[in-house]
This record gives sequence, structure tokens and C-alpha cells, in this order.
Amino acid sequence: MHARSTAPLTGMPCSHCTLRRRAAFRCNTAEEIAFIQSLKVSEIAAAAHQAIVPQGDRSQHLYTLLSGWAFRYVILPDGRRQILNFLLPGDLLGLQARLFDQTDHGIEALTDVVLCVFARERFWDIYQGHPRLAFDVTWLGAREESLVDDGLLSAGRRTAAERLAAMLLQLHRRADSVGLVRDGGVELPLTQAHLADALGLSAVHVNRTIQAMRRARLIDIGGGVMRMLDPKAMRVLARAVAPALEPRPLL
Amino acid sequence: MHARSTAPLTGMPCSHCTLRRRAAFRCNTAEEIAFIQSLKVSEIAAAAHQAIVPQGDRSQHLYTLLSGWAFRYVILPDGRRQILNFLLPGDLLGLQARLFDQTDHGIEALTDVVLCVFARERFWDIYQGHPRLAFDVTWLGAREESLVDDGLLSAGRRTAAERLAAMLLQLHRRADSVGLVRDGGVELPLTQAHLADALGLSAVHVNRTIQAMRRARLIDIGGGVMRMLDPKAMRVLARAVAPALEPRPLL
DNA sequence: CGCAATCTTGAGGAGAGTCAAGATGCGTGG
DNA sequence: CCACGCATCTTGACTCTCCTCAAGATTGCG
Repeated sequence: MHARSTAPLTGMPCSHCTLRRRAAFRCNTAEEIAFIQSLKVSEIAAAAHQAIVPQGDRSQHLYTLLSGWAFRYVILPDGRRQILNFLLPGDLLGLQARLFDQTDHGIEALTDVVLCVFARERFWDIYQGHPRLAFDVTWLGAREESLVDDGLLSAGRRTAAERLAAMLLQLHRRADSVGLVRDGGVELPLTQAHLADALGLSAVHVNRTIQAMRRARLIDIGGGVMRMLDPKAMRVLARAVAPALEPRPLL
Repeated sequence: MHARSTAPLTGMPCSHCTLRRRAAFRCNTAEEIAFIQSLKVSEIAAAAHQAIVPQGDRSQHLYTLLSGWAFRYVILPDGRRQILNFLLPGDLLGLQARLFDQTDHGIEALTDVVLCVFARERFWDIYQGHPRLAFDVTWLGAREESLVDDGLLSAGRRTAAERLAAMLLQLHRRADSVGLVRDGGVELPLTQAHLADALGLSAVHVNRTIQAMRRARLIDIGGGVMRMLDPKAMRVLARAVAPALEPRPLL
């Protein structure tokens, strides 16, 4: 729980970034990679539970999450928290914070994370000189919105079991796309309280819903690991389709 | 209720667009406006209740809403509907639909609307030749996401009264910024069923909540017109801050 | 080994949903 | 100009999902 402070790291050249090798990500030209490299200020490690972008802060940077999990959230004055979405490796952080003067949401590390830090003042250069990459930024923003759209659909119109199914399917799929699934199991670093805050439920009710799913042999979850026992039934429950996975951009 | 079919209109040159004159929008250079004009294919009118982008369709175009109200929504297989956000004049439509191969949401006209249609195949030209406008597209996408974020906060963690207050404040503020508020009153073309689907509530409960607000002299709503009687109390209720309104881009 | 966070279970309650019926308003056509 | 019909709004009664409170079990870590 004790957060070690954020520390700059040497980091690895973008051209050797292991994320970039995954099929989930669109290939960049050598020239694009060199440009991305030139934007990169450093790598930063943050410990689990540490604030990456505190709520209400003006974010100084854009980040790409290189490893670990994080989440975007809002906290109301009386302490109620809503998790807006979870962030996995390859996701771009701080886009809204960069565009609007002040963000109304915060970003917190769920596990120890490593972030690729991009120079704030050079954000504009992407648009100036690299239209393809600028397009990618827009694309990543639109993708994030579609995740939030789905969360809103859940919170507004799905039952507790449906919400949970939709969320677990989404996380499983996203984790899979970045190689975080090994023989069917994902390391899920979420507490039930996190799920509750993401789904708009109480922690107690999330617990009961999970147990019902365990009894129904839909999932096997616990000890920080989740296994999908019956993905098809889960999709039926969530009324979700398995979306086609086209390669997505990576900065 | 009977939808007249979508009809192309002559339209007015972008340089004379009345929207563009509003303080709410960022000024463009003459050159930018000429470029935007060159993207413009036509203007299209759609009747209230007509689908602008049907759910599941691959959208052919990007639109700017010139007049009228619309909304983005998802419908689950069993008919439950979630409204993701409302669209007012100046808003960009179809961005996600353009970026992903297929959209999972639809867009429907709430009133009769007029849309500015941009050539799909020239979307890329914005990024190629007009970095400033490309940046604006990203900005508009991020702004829409922040609206959805707020909706998710509401559906997940606010009570019915708080949700309604937050939504009515947002709509009032947005309508005001495009000149739709006259001596305190906005024309709100929403039924209570629309509000229910946007807030994740039942129509009956929205009704009761509205009536409580009327009795408390917070708002005066009915007959398609809303008046904020006590904006400060509404903001306290919604736990919302009045956000600074910086000029936003318009395509 | 012991504390703290997390998970689990039970009991009772409340916010919001559903169903149903009636009221109101409005556009259309006779 | 009025009557009809439909959509919307309103109200009541009852129900149910999910919440809150509270206590105990489990886990993990220092």
C-alpha cells in the first residue's frame, strides 16, 4: 500500500518495444517509430495505488501504458467513486487531460506500472508533421469512448449479472490482445470493490453476483486470476458480440 | 411521426454559417473555412424520429449538426435502450462510426434537423493538409467522451434526482452556448421516456422525480420548455461545477 | 504471528421498477 | 370547429433488485 515514488527509468528504444511486436497493434514505419522515439521523454514507473494523474490536476503529459493495469475514475465530493474505464498495456493516457484545461477525472495505477512519457509541448508536432499518427491519436480517443459507451450501457440498462459478464468479457478480450492470457487464465488485479465502482454496484452485490456465476460454472475467479469457463454463455448473458479485432495504433 | 425522407438541400456557404458566428466556437481562418467548405458535400434535412445513422450500420459520412437536436443510443436485443448522449447544433456526428468498421450505436433525430454532410473519402485530407483541423476533430471526440464520462458517473453513482439535475444542467448549458436559451427558457424536445433512457431510469420514476423538482421550485418544465428556477441549488444537488466554457471547434 | 485489506454471509430496508388505469394534450380529419 | 385517436404524462399499488449495516472468515504481507 505504501507507494514508492515515481521514478524515471532508462527504458528501451521504441523500436524494440515488446508491445509493438504484438499482432494487436498496427505496424509503424521505421520513420514513424523514430518520430515516436523523439517524442519520448522517459519511462516512469509507478507503484500500485499511486495516482498517475490526480483528479482535478492539469496533466502535464501524455502517456502510453507499457505494462501493468490502471483505471480512470471520478470521485464525488462525498466520496462516491465511479471508475470510468480500465487501462491496459498499449492504452494512451491523459488525452482528455491534455485537450481540456483541467480534467475532472483521475488516473490511478492498479498494479505497478511502467509508463512511456511523451513531451507535452510536442503534442502539436504530431499533427504538424505526422498526419498518420495524429489520426491514430483520434482513433485511440474514439476507441476509449466506445469503451465508456459500453460502460454507460451497462450501468444504465443491464442487470448486475449482465454488467459483470460484459465487463469480464471485455477485460478478458483486452488482456488477451496484449498477451496477458495464459492457458485461459488472466491475472486480474482488481478487487471486488473496483468492479463495484466500475459497474455502479455495491461491493456486496458484486460478491454475490460473482458467486452465482461461479456456481453456474461460468467463470472461475479468485486469487487475482480469472478463467472463462463458458465464454459463449457469458456473451449471451451480456448480450455482447465478440467484436472483430483489427490492429490498433500504438504510440 | 411520419418521417419525410432525407432530402439534400442547397445550403449556405460555410463562411456565412450562422453557427460559426457564435462566441461558443473557435474562429477559423478564411483558408480553413474554405477547406471545410471543400469537404462539404451537401446539407441534409431529416425529420424528427428519423434514423440518421441506424444502429449496426457502417456510416458513410461525417456530419455536423447545423440545427435541431439528436441523440446517440444503443438498443439491446430485447429492446432496452440506452441513450449515450444528446447532440446539439455544432456537434460532430459519426466520428466513431467513421473510425471503426461498424458502429454499435445509432443516431436518431429528436427534432427536425439539418446536417452538414462531409465527404467520407476526404476525411484523411483533414489530417494530411490541415493539422489544426485534425486537432479539432480529436478535440471534439475528447469532448464527447467527457460527456459520456459524466453520463456514466450519473448512471453508476448518482441518485435519480442527482442524475436528472446533472442532465438538465448540462442540456441547459449546452443549449445556451448555441443560443437556444431565451429569457431563461430552453425548448427541450425530449419526452420523459428519452430522459429515462438517457439516465438509466424508468419513465415513471423520471416523472415522479421531475414533479418533486417542480414542487421544490427548482425547475419549471413542461410543454417542451424548461426553465431553471434555481441553478445554484441544482448544481449543489448534482454535485456539478459550472465548467469554464472555452470556445470549441466547429467543422 | 498479527494486523489490515479483502471476501463472505445474513438480515432488513429503500430506491427504483413494473403493471395498470386514468388524465391531458395535440394533430388530423370529418 | 369539434371529435376522435394516439402519444405523453400522471398517479397508485405492489414488487424486486440492489443497498446498507454488521459481523465473521480468509488471505496476504511485514
